[in-house]
Amino acid sequence: MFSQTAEYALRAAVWLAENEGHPQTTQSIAKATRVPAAYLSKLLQALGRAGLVHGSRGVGGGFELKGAPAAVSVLDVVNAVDPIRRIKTCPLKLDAHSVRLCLLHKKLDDAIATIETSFRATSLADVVGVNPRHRPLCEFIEVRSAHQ
Amino acid sequence: MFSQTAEYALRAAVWLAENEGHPQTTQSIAKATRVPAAYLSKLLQALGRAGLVHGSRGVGGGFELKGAPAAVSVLDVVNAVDPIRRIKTCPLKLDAHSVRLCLLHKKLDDAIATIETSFRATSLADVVGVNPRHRPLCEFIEVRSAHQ
DNA sequence: TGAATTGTGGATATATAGATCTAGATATCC
DNA sequence: GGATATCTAGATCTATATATCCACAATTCA
Repeated sequence: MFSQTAEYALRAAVWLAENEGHPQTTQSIAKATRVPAAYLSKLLQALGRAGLVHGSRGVGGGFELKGAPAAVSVLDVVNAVDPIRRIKTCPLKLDAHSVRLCLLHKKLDDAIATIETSFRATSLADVVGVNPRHRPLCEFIEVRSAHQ
Repeated sequence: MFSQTAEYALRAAVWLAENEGHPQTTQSIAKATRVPAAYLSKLLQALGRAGLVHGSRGVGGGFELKGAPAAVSVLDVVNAVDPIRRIKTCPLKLDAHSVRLCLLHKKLDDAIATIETSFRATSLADVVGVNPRHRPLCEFIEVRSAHQ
């Protein structure tokens, strides 16, 4: 349903939201989110080009969210790496459906629109949540806490 | 969002619904739905294994819907060729989330569930519709009518 | 029975998504 | 300035989705 790429990008974005104010290296994000590091690197670059994160080099560097977790939506993240495409024109290129989609593609597009709306309304702050038990990637948060 | 495969299978299923009672050959379906014939053949086989259509050989043969268009759902068709997979367990295999998904994956699964519900509630009869202008694949229907 | 039609199933080819590797640029620290 | 850390960008590899091809089985019709 959703691509592996979108899933990876969301995990990374959520991790950055959970660690707001502390730059996270590609390696550390990869470890925490269990995303292949080399691939994650590409995804972070894409998030950077989309203006969602900022990467800084050198010791102490890493990636940070550019905006507050509440200001970054799930849709922003997904669209940065694997855009949700609405059905705007007839996939069969039928002239008769050039103005208005047929019922089939209307239904399909409605479904996509629902997802789009839901993702637009959900921010990273929403999914980070308050209860540690239901926090994304929480196993790692607990491990990290134990070391502090 | 939805795979090319699912789109193709839906077009074929809708075409069969529109031509209920008259077996359609792979070639004719391919032409009407603009799906590559050889690939369509595989999809029709998959629909057959799922019990949605039945193929008969020889002159006058072809594929027919097994049930009434109102009895076949969009979900049936999609699941036959490219199943919608709900998120049931933590994609990161975190023990902490083995019982209950984190908020991120809960949100994603909710979105998938919405699609699943919508597709389950929509039958082929629903998308075939009554107004020829919004009928799927209608260009071909009109051409065919013109020849009759 | 033989020729034509049509689906079936397996092997194979191509395109795209997913993943890796390497050289280089920029930053920090000493 | 040198050593180390980190991101950047392009090339390349691999896995999966999409698409094709072919031999054969089943059916119809003459």
